[in-house]
Amino acid sequence: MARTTGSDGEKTEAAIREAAVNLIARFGYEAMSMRQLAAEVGVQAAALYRYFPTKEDLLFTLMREHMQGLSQAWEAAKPVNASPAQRLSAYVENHIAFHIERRHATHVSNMELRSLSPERLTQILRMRTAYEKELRAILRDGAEADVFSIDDTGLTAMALIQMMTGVIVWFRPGERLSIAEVTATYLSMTMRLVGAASATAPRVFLDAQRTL
Amino acid sequence: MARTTGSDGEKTEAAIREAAVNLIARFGYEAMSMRQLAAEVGVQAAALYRYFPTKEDLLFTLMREHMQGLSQAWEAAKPVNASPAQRLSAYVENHIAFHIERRHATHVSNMELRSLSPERLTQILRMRTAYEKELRAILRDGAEADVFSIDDTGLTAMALIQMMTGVIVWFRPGERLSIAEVTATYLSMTMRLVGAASATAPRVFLDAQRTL
DNA sequence: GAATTAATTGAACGTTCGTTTTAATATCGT
DNA sequence: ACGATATTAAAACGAACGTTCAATTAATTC
Repeated sequence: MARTTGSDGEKTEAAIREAAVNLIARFGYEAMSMRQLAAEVGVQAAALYRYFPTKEDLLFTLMREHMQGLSQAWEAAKPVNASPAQRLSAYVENHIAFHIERRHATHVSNMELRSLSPERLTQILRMRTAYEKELRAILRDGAEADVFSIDDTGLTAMALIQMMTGVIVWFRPGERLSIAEVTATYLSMTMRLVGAASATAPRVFLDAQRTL
Repeated sequence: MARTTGSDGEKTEAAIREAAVNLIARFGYEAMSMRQLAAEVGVQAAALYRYFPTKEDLLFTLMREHMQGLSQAWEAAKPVNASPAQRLSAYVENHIAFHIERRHATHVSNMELRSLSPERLTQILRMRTAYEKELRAILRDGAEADVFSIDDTGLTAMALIQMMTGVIVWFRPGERLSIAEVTATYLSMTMRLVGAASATAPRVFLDAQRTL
């Protein structure tokens, strides 16, 4: 046999990407074989090489487009002429929404970095650093304006990102909490963590109420 | 050839464990071959099978003992008859110290869970859940005693653990910050995040000072 | 409807994998 | 000194790996 009826290059490539993200997220890049991926797509292994010259090219493509998507999502959500607290809120909301929506792709981008060649690893890390730099800038602005109280900007940024990205480890859609509830809780935790005035004030206010 | 001069089973096993942790942390479990591990130890691949019947047995042993070590460290550090804030401080300090000290083993235990058989995965996850339960209990006690203000105990526990464990991703000994500095910063971030009175009070105090 | 292009198959390549087997040598108890 | 045992080497196993190639058929173009 050869070409199958109804076969379409674009559809096949999209199917390969989707299946690859799911399989790599579930089993890991090294553990996923090209034959397993082909079976998931419903195609022979050799057909994969029409779209991706090597297995690593496939991984790199998935990662690069995921990082580009994250950057673009933030550029679209990023508020202009806003206070540090508003910008931080937007960053947290965008980050959590994006990562929950693309849990599997995030898993791949975070866990399989070591399977990239040095040059490609550098390229992905550069994109990640640029994205994290945005958060550090927000924290720095807030600290300089005295609306945040932060010990160490770089360390706080890393802690926040680890905390937020961590939702993909345990969050499952349709369980106890909705995305909105999770986001709201993480937002208030973030604001308290950076010592934002809008977060500590209500707490003091509530304490005062409670002691009355 | 066969047995080499100076060969000693206990030393060889210890060398295998150490080399395995380092190689798996660096390249991943699937990517590390038994021949590569044997070369690192300075032994033939077949010799490994005297100590670990399969590759997965080796992984499982490393993980199980890491989790046991974490539980034991906490049992030793756990304060008795202490306030929720003190207990939380002890938990954070122990967690960070343990994870920085055993970065590679933590990496293995966190990243290679999917390479375990279902039964063994369950076993490791059970140990992890038991450890995390300790944190949830502290948060609950603090919330009930009104010394913490927490929206969701389970969610806050997950956020804190992700945040704290995240240090192993970027922390390198001997760089900008010492372990003590990192721990102190994470401690203050934790206290603010849970709305501990001892953390918010100084901040309000500092604000008052600054506006004078 | 013939010629060309696009898409896929099926078989095969050499390599590496985890693991097993057999044999040889060092160490230890007696 | 010697037999028992622990420890390793060396070679080999079948299976699976990523990848290549020629053949074949569907879709498109002229």
